[in-house]
Amino acid sequence: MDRHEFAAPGGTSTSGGGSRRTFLKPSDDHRPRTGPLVMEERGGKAVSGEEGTVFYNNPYTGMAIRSQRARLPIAKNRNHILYALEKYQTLIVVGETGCGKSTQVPQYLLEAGWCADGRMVGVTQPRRVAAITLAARVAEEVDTLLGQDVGYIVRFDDATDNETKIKYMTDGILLREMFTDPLLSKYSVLMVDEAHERTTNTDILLGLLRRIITVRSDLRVVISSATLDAELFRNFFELNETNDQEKNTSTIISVEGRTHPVTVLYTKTSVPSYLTTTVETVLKIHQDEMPGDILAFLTGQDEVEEVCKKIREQSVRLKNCDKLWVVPCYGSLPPREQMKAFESTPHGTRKVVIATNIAETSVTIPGIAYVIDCGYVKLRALNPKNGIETLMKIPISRSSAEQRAGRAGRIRPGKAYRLYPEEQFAKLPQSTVPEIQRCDLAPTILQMKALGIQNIHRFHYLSRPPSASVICAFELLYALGAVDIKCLLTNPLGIQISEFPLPPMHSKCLLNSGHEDFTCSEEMATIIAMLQIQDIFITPSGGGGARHRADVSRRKFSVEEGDHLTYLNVYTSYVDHKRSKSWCDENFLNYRGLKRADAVRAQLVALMKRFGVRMLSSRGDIGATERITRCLVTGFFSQAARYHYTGKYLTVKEDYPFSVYKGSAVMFSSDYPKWVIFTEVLADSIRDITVVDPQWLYELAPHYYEFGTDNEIAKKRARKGNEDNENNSDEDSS
DNA sequence: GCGTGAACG
Repeated sequence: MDRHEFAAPGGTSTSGGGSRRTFLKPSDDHRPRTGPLVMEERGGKAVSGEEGTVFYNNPYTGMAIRSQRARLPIAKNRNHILYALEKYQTLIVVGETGCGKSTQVPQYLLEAGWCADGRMVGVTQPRRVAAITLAARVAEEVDTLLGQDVGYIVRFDDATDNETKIKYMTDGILLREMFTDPLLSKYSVLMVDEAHERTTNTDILLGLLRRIITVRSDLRVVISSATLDAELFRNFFELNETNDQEKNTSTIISVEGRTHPVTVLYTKTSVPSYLTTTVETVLKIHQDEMPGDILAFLTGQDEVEEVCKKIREQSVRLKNCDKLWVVPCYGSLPPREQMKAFESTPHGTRKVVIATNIAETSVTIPGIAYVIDCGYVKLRALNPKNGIETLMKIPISRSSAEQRAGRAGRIRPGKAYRLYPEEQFAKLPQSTVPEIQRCDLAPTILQMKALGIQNIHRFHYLSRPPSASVICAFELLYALGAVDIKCLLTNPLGIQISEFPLPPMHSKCLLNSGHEDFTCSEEMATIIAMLQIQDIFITPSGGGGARHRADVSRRKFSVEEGDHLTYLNVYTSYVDHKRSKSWCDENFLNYRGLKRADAVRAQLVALMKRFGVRMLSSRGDIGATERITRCLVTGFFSQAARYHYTGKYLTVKEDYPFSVYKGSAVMFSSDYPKWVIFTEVLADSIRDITVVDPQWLYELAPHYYEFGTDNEIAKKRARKGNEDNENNSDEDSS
C-alpha cells in the first residue's frame, strides 16, 4: 500500500508539494504504520463506575507523524545548504526540533567563511533558555569558551565579546538591536529559529527582515520551521515577481529528524470530563501497555495538580504491575521541581508527566512513548467586547495536536491518545491563530513606530492583525501621549515610553513619577518592577495549615489602598530583611520572583535616569500614598472601574462587568471601594487593584474622561470613535 | 472559599 494513504489528516500538505525545490532523493522507509484497530477494555474497569473510554484507531487516517517526504539527516545536507545560500537569499530549513538544524547550520556557515569579514551569524530563538543552551552546546562542538567565538545575549545576560562570530539571542533582543542598527549591518546571515511558533516578536522580525533583504542583497536569511508553514515563509520571502523560476530568491530544504511513527487513537464518543478520562487512560496504559513513560497535556496548573492527586490515589490499588511515578510540570513550578520531569526513570517504574502546554514547545521531556491529549489549551486573546486581553480555554488546532502527539515518537514508535472523537479533530482549525492576531497590539505597534515604520497598515505582515485591535492600540497610545493625532511617535515621550522593556502604560507611570506633583520615582520603580512578576505570594499546594498560614501572611502585607501599595510593602520589607531567602520562605513570598524584581528594578532605574527622571522617594511623607496612586492613574486611567450593587465592577469605558480576584488586597477591607483602577485581568476577574478618587481620573486624564453625566461620557465616547476613524484613515493615506 | 497557558525586552 502506498504510504501516502496513511497521511495524517492534517499532514497531507506535506506530501505533494510538486513545485517545491528539493535537493534530495526519496528514502526507503517502509516501516509499518498501523496500530491496533480497537483498544479493548482489558482488566481494570473504570474506577468511577461509568463505562471505560474506548479508543480506536482508523488505519486509513491514523497518523504517522514522520513526514512522508524524502529527507536526509542534516549532516548530509551540509553542501546543499551552503550551495543554496550562494544562490538564494532566503532559505527555509524544514525539520522537527532536535534534528540539529539550530546547532549545525551556524557551524556550516562559520566553516564556509560567512564570518570571515568580521560580521556575525545571528541565530534568534523565541525563548531565553533555548538561546543559552544552544550557544553552550555549539561552543562545545566548536571547542571554544562560551562567550568568545560562540556567545549569546538575552535580557540581563550578555555572553559575547567583540570577537563573537556565532551569536544566539532571543528575537526580542534582535528587535531592540534594530533601534540602533536598523539594517543589521553586523550580520552576514540571520537564522530565525522556531518561526512556525509565530510569536509576535518572530512575526515582526520576519516582516522587518523581508524589508531589509530588499536593501541589503548581501544579507542571507535562514528560516527554520516545521513542515506546515514552509510554503508560507518561502512565498513571503520570495522577491522574484516573474514566472522565471530560475530567478527565485527563496527556497526550501527539508532535513530528517530523529522521529518515529506514532499511532493515534481517538475516543469513540466525546468524553464528559477529560480530567477523569486522563486519570483513567493513564491507569489503563500502565496496566496494558509496554514500558515507556507517559506525558499528558492539560490546560492549567489546577488541572495538573488535581489529576496528579487522583492518579496517586488510584494507582495505589493497582496490583501486579510496575510502580507509577507521577510528576507535575507547569511554568510557575520552581525550576528544581520542573527538572524532575527530566530525571531518568528508575527500573521497574513508569514515569507519568502531567503537564500544561509548556511541554508542547518549551521543554522536551525524554523517554516519552505515550501521549494523552485533552484537546484544549489556554490562550491569551483580546476580548472584542472590552478591548482587554484575557486568558481563555479553547480547543487546540490540528497542528498543535500533531505537535503533542509527536512527543510520543522521539525514542521509538509511540502512541497518542486523543480524548476526543476523530470527527472533532477534523473540525479543528488547521493552525493556531498567530499571536499577533489575538493579543493587545499597543506594545507591538509602539515598538514598530520606534523602529521607524511609518505606516503600520502597510507593513508587510506574515499575518495581518485585525484592524479593530490596531485601532484599539492606537487609541491607547494616543491617550498615553505616545503618538500624536497623526499617529506619529511623539518626541520625547513616545520614544522614551517605547524604550522601556515594559507595556506602555507601565512606562508612562515611571516617566511621570519624578514630576513635582508625584515625587515618588523610587516607589514607582518598585511597584512597576513588582508588576512584572506573576506570583509574588506563594500559595502552598498542600491542604489546610500551610495554606492558612500563607493567607495570614498575605493579609499582613496588605493595605486597604490596594495591591500596588501592598506590593511596595512586600518589596520594602524584603529589602529591610536583607533580601533573605529564609525570610521569604517564612512569609510565603516568592524569593526567585523578588530577586527578579530586583534585577528588573535596576534596569528600569537606569533607563529612568537616562531620561532625566529625578529619583525621589516619598517614603514617610504625608500624602505619599495619594501621590503614588495619582501617579498610577496617569498610566492606567483607561483601566478604571466603579462598584456596582451586583457585587461586580463595571469598567468606566465600556461598562464591562468584572469580578474581583479573590486574593486582591481590596478583598481584605471591610467595604468594597467605589472606584478603582486595575492593572491585570484574568478571565473575568480583575487583579492588582488600587482604590482611586474618581476626581483624579478627570483631573489626570482629561483628554480621556470628561466630568459630568453618563450622557456626556457617551457623547465623548462617540466623538472619540470618530477620531479613531480619522486616525485610521490617516494611517491608510500616509 | 477560590483561582493564574507558555514566553520576550
